[in-house]
Amino acid sequence: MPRVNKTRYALLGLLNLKPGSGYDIKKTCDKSISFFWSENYGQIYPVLKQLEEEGLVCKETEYTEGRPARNIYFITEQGREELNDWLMQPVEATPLRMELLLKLLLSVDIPVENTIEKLEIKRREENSKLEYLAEVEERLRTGPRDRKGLHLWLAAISSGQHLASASVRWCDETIAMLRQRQAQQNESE
Amino acid sequence: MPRVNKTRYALLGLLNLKPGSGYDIKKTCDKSISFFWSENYGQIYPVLKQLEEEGLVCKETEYTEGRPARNIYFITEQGREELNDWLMQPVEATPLRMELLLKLLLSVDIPVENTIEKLEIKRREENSKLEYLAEVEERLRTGPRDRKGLHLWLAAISSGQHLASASVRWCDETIAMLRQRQAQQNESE
DNA sequence: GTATCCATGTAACCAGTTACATGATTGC
DNA sequence: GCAATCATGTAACTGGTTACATGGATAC
Repeated sequence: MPRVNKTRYALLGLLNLKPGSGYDIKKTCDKSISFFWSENYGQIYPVLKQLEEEGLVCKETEYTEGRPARNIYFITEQGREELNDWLMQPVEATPLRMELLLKLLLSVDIPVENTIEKLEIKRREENSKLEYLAEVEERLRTGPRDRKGLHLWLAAISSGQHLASASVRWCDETIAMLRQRQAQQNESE
Repeated sequence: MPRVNKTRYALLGLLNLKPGSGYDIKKTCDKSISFFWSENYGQIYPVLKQLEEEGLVCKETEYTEGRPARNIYFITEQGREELNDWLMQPVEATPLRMELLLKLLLSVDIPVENTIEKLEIKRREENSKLEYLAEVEERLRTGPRDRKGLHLWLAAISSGQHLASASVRWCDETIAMLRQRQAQQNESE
């Protein structure tokens, strides 16, 4: 079975939550769901066009003076059907590729300091992610109370928090382990 | 900057740990590092060939009677240099795409049971991963004591364990949350 | 007999990334 | 003046996946 084009469904799904332009979608990806999903313009605009041709979304051009025209996309009934079909299907297994772990494992001949630095960078990144997640959570909790699907947003954020915290803990442990080995090696010299 | 071909370095790095055939590399990927890295034949054989042409690895064909011939690859000095250059470089940021979280977030019009089922599958998968990690760990700990880089293997495994445990905890919490909402909705009917 | 393991490869495809192009408006 | 934001797109590229092809050996 060929792999399905996830971008199609991501766009369809985001438009189902709220109509908007390609630019809006990109913003949502970057600002609210970047901790688990990303899209880029090179994919967004062509796919939007394709979805329109297939009748899964429709377009309305909005003109506001002193601004570039915006193409606002709305999901159609047909689009909603295809989206829900996909949503009901089991999650496809996707091959994992964690470059940090690969590098760590292969670093038998690399100075420990270099490896430790990578772990410290990772640690900082995951901490930034936690801050960012706290912001998104705050924005959601103080926003419109009755927002449909709020609990789903919070569940997704919680996943990010669990994973990022686990990463930070692992970084700490691993850095400590490497430093200890380093100290022991200096001793035995 | 164009993205670098990670497969090149993964193969180079695995051959640096131990010479072997394309088949061997695939086995190592599937049996020992599948929790954070994967490769497939469609990429392994062509890249191996390319690495050989570039002089980063060299080949020796092994004939054993009653068996297909094996092409054993060895990393060269030049290959080791290129590998270490890459290893010293910072980890490249790669865009995240977690289909489960995307589906979860977009499932505003999907029956809760369906979502819960996905979470239960995820939970089972992560538990299997934990079992698998325990096996790999056991295999390593009871293997040759002085194995170079053993601590790096254990660190990588530990990462997998931290992340998988965090996932399981999140699944439990999220399933509980969804069930509770379901109960409340039934009540108010 | 039949499934699994051993072993190597090629061809077709495409999803996703990067780089490029354009240009107005707003805030510092 | 300069950077950032708003806004839409195209072209080139390629890494990675899937499917296909082949065939002997071994274990049940």
